[in-house]
Amino acid sequence: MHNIIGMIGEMSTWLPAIWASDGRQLGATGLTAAVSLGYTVTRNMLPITCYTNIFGEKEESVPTIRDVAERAGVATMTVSRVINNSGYVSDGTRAKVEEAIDELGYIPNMLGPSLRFRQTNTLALVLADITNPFWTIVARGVEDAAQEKKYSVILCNTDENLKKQDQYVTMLLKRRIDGILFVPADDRVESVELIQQQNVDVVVLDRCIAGADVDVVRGDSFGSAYKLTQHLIELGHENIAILSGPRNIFTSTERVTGFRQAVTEAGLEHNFDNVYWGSFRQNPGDSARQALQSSPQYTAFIAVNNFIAYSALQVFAQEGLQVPADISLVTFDDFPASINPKPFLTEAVQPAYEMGFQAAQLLLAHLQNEGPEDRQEIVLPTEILVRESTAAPKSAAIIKM
Amino acid sequence: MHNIIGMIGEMSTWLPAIWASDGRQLGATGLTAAVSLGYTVTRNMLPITCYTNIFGEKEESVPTIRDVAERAGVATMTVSRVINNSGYVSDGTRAKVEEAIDELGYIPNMLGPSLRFRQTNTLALVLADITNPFWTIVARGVEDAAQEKKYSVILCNTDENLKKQDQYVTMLLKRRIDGILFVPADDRVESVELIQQQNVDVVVLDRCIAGADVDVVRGDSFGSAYKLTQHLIELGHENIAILSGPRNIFTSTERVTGFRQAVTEAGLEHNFDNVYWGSFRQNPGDSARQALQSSPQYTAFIAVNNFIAYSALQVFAQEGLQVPADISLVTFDDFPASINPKPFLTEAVQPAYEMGFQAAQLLLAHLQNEGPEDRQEIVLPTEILVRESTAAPKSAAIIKM
DNA sequence: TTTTGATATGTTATGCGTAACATATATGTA
DNA sequence: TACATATATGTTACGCATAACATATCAAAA
Repeated sequence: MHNIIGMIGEMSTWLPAIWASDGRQLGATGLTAAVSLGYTVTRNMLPITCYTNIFGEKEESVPTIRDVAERAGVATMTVSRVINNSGYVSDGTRAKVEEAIDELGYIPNMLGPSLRFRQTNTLALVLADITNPFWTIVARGVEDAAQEKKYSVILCNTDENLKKQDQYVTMLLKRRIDGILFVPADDRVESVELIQQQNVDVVVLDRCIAGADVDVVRGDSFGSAYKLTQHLIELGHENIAILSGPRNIFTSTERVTGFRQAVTEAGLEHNFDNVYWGSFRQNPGDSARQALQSSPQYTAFIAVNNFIAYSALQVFAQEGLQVPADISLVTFDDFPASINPKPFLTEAVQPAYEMGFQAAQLLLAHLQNEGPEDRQEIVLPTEILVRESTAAPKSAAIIKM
Repeated sequence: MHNIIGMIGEMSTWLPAIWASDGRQLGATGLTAAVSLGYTVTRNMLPITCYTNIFGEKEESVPTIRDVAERAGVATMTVSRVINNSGYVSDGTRAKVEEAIDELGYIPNMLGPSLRFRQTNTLALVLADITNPFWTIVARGVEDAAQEKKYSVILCNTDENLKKQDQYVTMLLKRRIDGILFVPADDRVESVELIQQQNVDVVVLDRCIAGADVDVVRGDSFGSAYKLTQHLIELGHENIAILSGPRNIFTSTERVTGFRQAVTEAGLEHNFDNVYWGSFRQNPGDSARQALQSSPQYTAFIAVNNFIAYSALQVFAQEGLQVPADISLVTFDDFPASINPKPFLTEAVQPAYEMGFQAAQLLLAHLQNEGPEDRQEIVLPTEILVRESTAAPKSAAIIKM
């Protein structure tokens, strides 16, 4: 007995509304966000089928340890012993209890002990942009480390938005999660301190917060920017610009510092202020377009993250500029091979998986009072991969002032 | 007072171990996973700095509603009323309570009510591969819908691994999450039934499970495969193969069915069994390589997901085959513009964000007893985007048998 | 003046699993 | 035989916020 569910909507709207046969609308939302993600979707040309069945009735409640105990004819404590393999239980009793558990399909409720013993076995990973594969890989590292210790991970995506970040942190504290892996959306100490005030352990990932007394696991941003710049200088570039991210995010500023150090040491101080601040995600191509108008023209660019690099590539293509023939481009954390089978950009690679894994391990060590007593700032090594996006400048002599 | 922390390890190992000054090792794991993600990382050439500070002492416990009540000189119930804006509270009392809350930095503990009222305000999204941007976008849709209703989302990544999936589901049930958005790793009914037996609401995403009485939100896999095939046929292709995923995953089989329907309708039945089953993620290029050896040679391929398509591209490049000059290639759900600024592949786009958003909305509606009473199978429309990876076959007349 | 309803605050019981303690039997040792 | 130890099971209290109920005051209506 299938009721057909139809579809409405015009080609110009993002997604047609879907409504059930009783006329109730099931929703047609998420428009703006979806469009901003680059999708344009129109009506399907084939008939869309949506059918419905009747719900099965159900009002049974979930069995508790008391139900199991009653059925097995023992005390709840005995059931608890069977479940946790703790204390003494005779074989006969164990069998009875296990049978009762199977029959009832009993699954213990963690909330009881969580409330009682103030431990939820839950971590949170608060990060800025799950859309970026770099963070996805970090998340995988966190997840794996957590699972080893039977912790689970709540993932929170702040969109580099402070308000969203604070909302999430508060939510997490209300849930009494045991620890937070935190990629702060800016360099304020307040957010970290809020967490610490609630006696919740934090490890900051990828970024530093000046003045915060907190563990940090991050990549060597300074060093990798320094080395990337050095690579460009060695190729003969003398007019280099760095397309950076926000001014208040550590990785942005640290990479700028590495760039400046390298140009200064090489006697190319006139590059010191060739810094274009921008966003990691919103219209990251804007600064590339702006930088192209500078005179004398830059022959090489350092893009401070992958999104900025890809936007810059797009801008260069629009302007008819070839990479690396006309312009060299380097970046940080290019997309992984599964997404990007022909790696082209010369890049600095941070150990993303390891960053997540180590940070989670450090956090878990604290939670189990096993970790180092001292505050840690673990700076993970990076590697420079030279690929096809860098070459000697076309006509160094002419462009040089 | 900084203790230097050193690094060990060889160039060939993935990441050097990191150890603290007391000799304890902080971990050097995650090797295999990281390498499989395409990273190769060596030791940094610059000195790595790891420094440590002394922990601040802290053993204060987190304040409870009782502490607030005591400090404000009222009953806990009054504090509760202030927090939840429920019932009557005089302005003076409210001020006193708010002051106490601020002074203590009180954040309510959700675990109490969660236990008492059997509601955690938490959803779980169990999915197969967070590394794939398609799922990342689905997750964003889920997250946004959940946040609107003040639910949070636990993200679980099964790696298309049944054991991991079952572990996660059990963990979630122990936590008494309110509902699960479920991307099953195969087509068994058992996993879904386990959840339903525990009185937890489920919505299955992207895939169908035959025989399961459950809500489903998915894309129109049949239709999009049908249309992609039709597109290739219209271009003149007569030898087409489909590079599919696992045999026991709905999207794989459904897309094969769409392909078969289209070739049959066009009188090209000899293509009916040009189906190469494989994996969505592990060595997805293998079936492309195998398919290339077939005679007569295929002039067009349908890759059933994005990873398979990109691996196929790699194989074609290795074999010196040009796309679309020598071979046409189409896929499903190419990577979004932020990752892939020059979209090249002709593809069927599923509304990923909307899929997540709608599924979460449906689940939340159930949880609030607002949704449709009937079981829903919502099939979202897809769109075909014709781009540069498809063209007429080079020499149809010669290749044709 | 009495009654009614609105306002304001407090008390009690509840959810679930387990640590801590208590009890009881069986087994082993002095 | 007396006492110590191992084994086996049970009882109680606890954590936290809040629904449900109880109580108390005050203003307005009858």
